[in-house]
Amino acid sequence: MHQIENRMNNSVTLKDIAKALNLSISTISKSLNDSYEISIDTKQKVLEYAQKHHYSPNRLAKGLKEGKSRSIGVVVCSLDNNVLAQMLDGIDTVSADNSYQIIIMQSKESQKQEAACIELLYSGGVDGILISPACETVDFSYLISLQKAGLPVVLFDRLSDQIVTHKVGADNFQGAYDATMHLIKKGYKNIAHLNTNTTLSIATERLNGYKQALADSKITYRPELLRSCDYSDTQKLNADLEAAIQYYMGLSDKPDAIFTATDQISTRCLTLLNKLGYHIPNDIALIGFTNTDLAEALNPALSTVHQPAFEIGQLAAKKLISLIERKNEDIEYETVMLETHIKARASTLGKE
Amino acid sequence: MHQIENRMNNSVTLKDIAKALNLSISTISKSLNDSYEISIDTKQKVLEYAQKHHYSPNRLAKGLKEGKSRSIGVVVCSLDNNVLAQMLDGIDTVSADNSYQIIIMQSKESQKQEAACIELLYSGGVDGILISPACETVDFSYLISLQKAGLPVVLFDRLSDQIVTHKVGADNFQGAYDATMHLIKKGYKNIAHLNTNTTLSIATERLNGYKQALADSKITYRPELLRSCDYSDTQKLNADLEAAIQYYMGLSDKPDAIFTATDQISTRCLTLLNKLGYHIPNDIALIGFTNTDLAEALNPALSTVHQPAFEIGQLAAKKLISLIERKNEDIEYETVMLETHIKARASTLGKE
DNA sequence: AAAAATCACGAAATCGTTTGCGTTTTTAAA
DNA sequence: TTTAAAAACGCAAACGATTTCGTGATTTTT
Repeated sequence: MHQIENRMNNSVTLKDIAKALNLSISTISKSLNDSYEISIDTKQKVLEYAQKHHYSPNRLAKGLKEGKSRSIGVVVCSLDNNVLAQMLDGIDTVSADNSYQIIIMQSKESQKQEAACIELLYSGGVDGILISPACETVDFSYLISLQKAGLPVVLFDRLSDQIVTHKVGADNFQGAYDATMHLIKKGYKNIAHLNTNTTLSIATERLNGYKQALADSKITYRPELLRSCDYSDTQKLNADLEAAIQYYMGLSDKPDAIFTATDQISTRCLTLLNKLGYHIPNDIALIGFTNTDLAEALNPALSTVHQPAFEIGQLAAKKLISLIERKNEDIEYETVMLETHIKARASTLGKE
Repeated sequence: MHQIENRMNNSVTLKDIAKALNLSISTISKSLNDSYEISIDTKQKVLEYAQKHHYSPNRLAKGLKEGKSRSIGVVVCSLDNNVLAQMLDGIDTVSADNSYQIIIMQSKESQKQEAACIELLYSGGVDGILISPACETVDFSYLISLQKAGLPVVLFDRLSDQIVTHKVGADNFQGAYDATMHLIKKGYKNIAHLNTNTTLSIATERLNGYKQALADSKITYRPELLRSCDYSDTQKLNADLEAAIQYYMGLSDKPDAIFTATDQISTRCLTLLNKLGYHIPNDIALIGFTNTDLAEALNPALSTVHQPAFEIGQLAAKKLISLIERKNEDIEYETVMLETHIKARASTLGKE
C-alpha cells in the first residue's frame, strides 16, 4: 500500500529496472551513468529497457544525494514587467542550455516578501540565486549570510554595493548621460528629470548621468526640475506623476524637455502629457528609459534609452552558472554594465 | 570530508539539531511538526534552537519522502509576452499564497521543446503542470499519458479538445464577436480579419466570433478579407503582415476596418499602417486583441479586446491546486471562459 | 501495592539516487 | 598450474526528512 501511495508518480525507478532485469540497483545506476565498472552488454540491456519505459531520474533524489538540484532561483519585483520579462527570457535561455531549471519568485517590491522568497529558494536547494532586489531592500545581510554559507548569488538589473559578487546591469549612468546630451543637442535647455523616490542603483546612476551631462554642457543643475515619484504602487505613481507635470508646467521658468528614468515613468508620463493636453514635443519634449516595442507606435513616437535586457539576463545567468560550477576556485568578482542605446524619435524632434 | 562536501548548503538539518540538543532525529522532526508525542518542554527547546539557527526543512528531502514537491510546472511559449506575463503573475500569486513554487519553462512555440519541458518538469517531481500549448503542438498524447499516470494538468490561455481536464481561458468567441459588432455599429461594413496561420483554439474561436457577428448582421463573409500570418517568428510575421496590408489596400473593394486576432498582430499592424502612411481610422479602422497598457497612448489610441489575463492565471492555478490536493476524489472537469472587454478608442472612431 | 494506561522518546525503514568497497568470476601473467 | 590482476557486479551507506512501532518511565486506576 504505502510504498505505492507515496510514489512521486508512476515513473519507473532504478529499483523497477533492477527487478525487471534481475540486476542490482547499483548496476542499473552505473550503467545509466556509463560507468567503466559495467560491461557493454549489460549497459546495452539497461539502456534499452530504460528508454523503452521512459525512465528519467528523479531530480529530488538526485539533488538530495548530490547536494545540488540543477535549479536556479530568480527573484524579481514583478513578472508583469516589460524589461524584466526580457531579462527573464535571457536567463531562461542560458539556463535551459545548461540544463538548469529556473524558479521565479516575485518580491512585489517588498523587502519582507523578498526575504521569504530567498528563504524558500534556499531551503528548496537551488544551486544559486539571481536577484534584482526590491526597491525597499536596504539590508543585504540575509543574502550575504547565505552567500557566506556557500550559496552563489548574482545581482542583475538593480545593483548594490552592499554585497560583493558578480553584478550585471545596464550602463545607466552613460544611458542617462546620452539621453540628456541628446536633448541638449536638440536644443533643449531646461531639462527636467523624473525619477523614482528610491535609492536603487538604477535611480541614482541615472540621476548622476543626467547631472553630469548638464555639467559637461555648462548648464546649471536646477534642483527644482528634479521630481521623485512614489514607486510603491501604480496608483501613487500616477498621482505623483500628474502632480509633477502640473508642477513643471506651473513653473515660471518651465522646462522644455523631460528625461524620465524608468519604463513605468516614461510611458505613463507620455500618456499623462497627452491626457493633460500638452503637445509633445512642441510644448515639452520627452525621452526616457523603456524597452517597449511600441515606442515607435506611440503618440508621438517616443525617444528612448534602450537597454539590452535579454543580454543582461543571459550574462547574469552565465556568471551564476560559472560560479556554481567552480565553487572551489577563488574568483574575482566583476561588475558588468552593458551599453544602452539611444533611439531618437519624434518626441525629441528638436526646437523650432 | 564527504559528508561535509555533499551538504546542500550549510543550513542546519534535523541531525544537527538532534546532536546539539542531545535528542534523536525523530524527536526533532516531531517537535517541529508539533506532534502530540512530544512534551511541551522539549518542543520549546527544539523550536527555539531551530529558529535561532534558521532551520528550514530541505524541500528535496521532504519532497522525496512525501512523493510531492510543492511545486508547479508552467509551460508557456515565451516569457517575453505581455499577456502571458500577466497570466504568470496571476499564477504566481495564487501559487505563492498556497506555498507552491512555480517552475516556468519556455516552449518557444516548438512542440519538441515543449515535450522536453514537460519531461523535465515531470522528472523534477512537480505536483502538477499548467500549460499554454505551443502553436506547433497538435499531438497531446504525451501529456495525456502523464495525466493518466496521475499527473494533474490544467490548460490555460490556449485550450484544446484533445485532452480532458480543467481548462481556463478567455471567451475568445465572444470577444471577437463583440469586437466585430463594435466595428459594425460604428458603421464599418467591409471588415477584414487578420489572424494567425495556426490551429490554436484562440485563433479559430476568434475567427468564428468574427464570422458569427457578420452573419448576425447580415453581412456576407468575404473569404478574401481573411488573411493568416506566419506565427513562427517575428520576421515572418512582420513580412506577412505588411503583405496582407498591401493586399487589402490593393483590393478593388477595400476593407474599411481590420479586426486583428492577437496581441502581436494588433500592435504590429498599427505600427505598419502608420509606417505605410495610412491614416487610422480615416483610411482604415483597427481593433484588436491586446492587453498592453499603452493602448491609450498609441497613435491613434487603439481600440482593443482586453482579456482578464491575471484572473485567468489565478483561476488556472486554483484549479490545478485543487486537482493536486484532492487527487483521489473523482472530479468533473470544466472549461471556464472568462469575459473579455471591449475598450473603444480612437482607432475605431466611426464613419464620418 | 500491583496492574494498566499514558507519556515521552528512540530505532529503523523509507523515498530514489550515487558511490566506495567487497566479492566473485574471468583473464592474463608467472 | 599457480598466482596476480582485471573485469563485472552486488552490498550498504549516505543525502534529509517523515512515520510506524517499540520501549522505558511516569502516572493513573483498581
